[in-house]
Amino acid sequence: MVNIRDVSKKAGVSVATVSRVLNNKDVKKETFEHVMSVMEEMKYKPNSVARSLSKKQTNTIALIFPVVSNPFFPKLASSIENEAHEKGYKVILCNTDDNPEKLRNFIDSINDGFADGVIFSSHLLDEAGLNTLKNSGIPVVSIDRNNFNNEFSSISVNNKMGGGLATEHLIEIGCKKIGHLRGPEDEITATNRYWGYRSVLKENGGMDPSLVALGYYTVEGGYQGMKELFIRHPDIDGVFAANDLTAIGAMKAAYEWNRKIPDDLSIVGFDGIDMVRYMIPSITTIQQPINEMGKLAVNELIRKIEEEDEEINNYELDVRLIQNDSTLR
Amino acid sequence: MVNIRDVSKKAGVSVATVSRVLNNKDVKKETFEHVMSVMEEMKYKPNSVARSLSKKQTNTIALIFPVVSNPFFPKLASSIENEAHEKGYKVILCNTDDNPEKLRNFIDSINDGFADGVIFSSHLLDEAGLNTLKNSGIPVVSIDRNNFNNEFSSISVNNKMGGGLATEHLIEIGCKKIGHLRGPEDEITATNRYWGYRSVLKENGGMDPSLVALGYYTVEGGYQGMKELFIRHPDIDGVFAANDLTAIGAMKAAYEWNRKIPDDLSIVGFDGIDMVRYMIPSITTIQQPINEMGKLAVNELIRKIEEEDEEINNYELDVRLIQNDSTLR
DNA sequence: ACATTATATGTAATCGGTTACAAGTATAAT
DNA sequence: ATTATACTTGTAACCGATTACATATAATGT
Repeated sequence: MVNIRDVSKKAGVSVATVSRVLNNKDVKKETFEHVMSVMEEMKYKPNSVARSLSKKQTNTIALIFPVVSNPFFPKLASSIENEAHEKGYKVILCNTDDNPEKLRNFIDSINDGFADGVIFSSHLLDEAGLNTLKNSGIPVVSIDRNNFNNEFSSISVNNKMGGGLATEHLIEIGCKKIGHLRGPEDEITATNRYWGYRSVLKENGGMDPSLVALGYYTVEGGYQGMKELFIRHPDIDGVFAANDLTAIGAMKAAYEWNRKIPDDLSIVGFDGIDMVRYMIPSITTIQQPINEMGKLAVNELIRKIEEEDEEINNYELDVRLIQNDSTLR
Repeated sequence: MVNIRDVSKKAGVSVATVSRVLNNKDVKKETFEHVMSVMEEMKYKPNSVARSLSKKQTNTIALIFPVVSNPFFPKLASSIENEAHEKGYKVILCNTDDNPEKLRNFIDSINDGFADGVIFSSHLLDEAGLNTLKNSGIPVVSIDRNNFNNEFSSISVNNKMGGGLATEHLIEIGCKKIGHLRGPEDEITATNRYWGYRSVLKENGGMDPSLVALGYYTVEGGYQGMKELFIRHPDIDGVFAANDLTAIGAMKAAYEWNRKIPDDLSIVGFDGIDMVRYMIPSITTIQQPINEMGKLAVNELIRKIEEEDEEINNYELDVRLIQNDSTLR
């Protein structure tokens, strides 16, 4: 592979000048063009590793994400990767599904200098992991997950509002007994969605803890949780599932129990993954602005990297209800 | 950040010795332990960029993938990332959905030295892109996509066999008129799946070109294609969809046309994405061994990188039929 | 014409590691 | 005791860029 010295020799200038051409610094126009043509001719590509070493910047973002279990995450990852590429950054992936040890490994190596910053979302990240990240000294943005101690910038959505929207919608279309399939108890997003549901039902005098079952943010969990709700409340006629996968599980349960959707049971999910449109009937959902979230995360991170800005910002984006057939009465 | 010289000073040895400790070369046991403890104490982490520069190895794989449109790809990406991590490699993502220019950009920068090898699957990669890859001189493995000229190692599945299995299954359960929703005409996987279908139907005397419609590997395509088939053949009672998304689209069409699945219309998909289990009824599919494919791709690539082995291997894995409710007669 | 300033380029140190080679020390062999 | 051999360690060049500083040249002012 041809390097900067080869170019400098052939062009009859110093390596510094070649470097200046590469970085658009002050060089005489003729020199610039001459060096450029030599680079062209020799098919020279500056080595990005060497560049990173001297600049102490890799233009790389590490993305710590649960990637497969829920299609929401690949979509978010994709929007992050797109925006990063747009801004000249590469993205290194660490998908953490169910593998805390792998995650620990990755986190431990994060301040090797290979990444300029981190975007993370894994709920697998425990206190120790968070501390390692914090102490690494590299900029971090958390996404889809609040951080109580305000240690990182964060991008999240108004989960409580979403839970409220979903529940209000179910009330509006005439549901009398509305259940909730909540996400994991240790996830703040799940808790907020639950609080949105809860506060709306309280206002309307219909809150009852037995109307809430765990759906664990999974299809299987939603299926099991919905069956529990059917047993506890045979007359349940609406359910707010904490995410779309859970809603799909609830649909499967409803089908087994011979409840017609939306007439016997209306369902609202959360996230806005493609799948909700493919189900029959299609599922009403609370849509998260995935693209905006990804862009915001990347730009906030890059701001921190390039401006060496320690300021912590917490963005909370709004969600909106997408009505589909599962609540069409 | 503490570097190797800081450690060498504090430990009272040369940087070479510290480096030897890092690389498990010959050092006296006591020295080894002493240096190790100093590194521990100073919380020293070797800088991976510097390391990459001198070793001329980044331990990084570039992954060129369509990542979001079809859940099959995130899953495959995930299995690749897992195996790579297992082997001490990082994965840089380039998702190409509908963005040929981005892809070109990425390809052009691939021999900057930031990646040791490439795994790619995008059908967006045109002749020019393939050439750039080929000329880059870095090891490449193609996945889920044959390469006629045998320029890269490849991992694929026996698509023709899959198409055959699907079609035979439909015949076995008693379908009399079996259609096919094929993938894009320029994709070799789609063509092979079609040939599997075609050869089985020919053997059974039931092949008729009008039984084939384009499904484009998408939900919408499957939906439109299925409607075409209903119009052309009102008595169609079985369909092999070239992938699971297409099968889902076909299901939606069947629902609109009031055909009961599986009794009026039996459906078989291809890929084995989670979604097929969530649909009601669940969809019979030809499952690809995603994990094996990912592992194989990574290991083949690493072999090429580390052994500087130019040998080209083409692996073709078997698929298997997973029977679900959409063909349960 | 000469001093001053701006512009363009080169020299060499640097980023943080690895490693070929040299040199020193300990152990075995004669 | 002396030489050969194995084992450890250090010195310094190197990977391929960037950049502070020095220097040379051109442009401007008086």
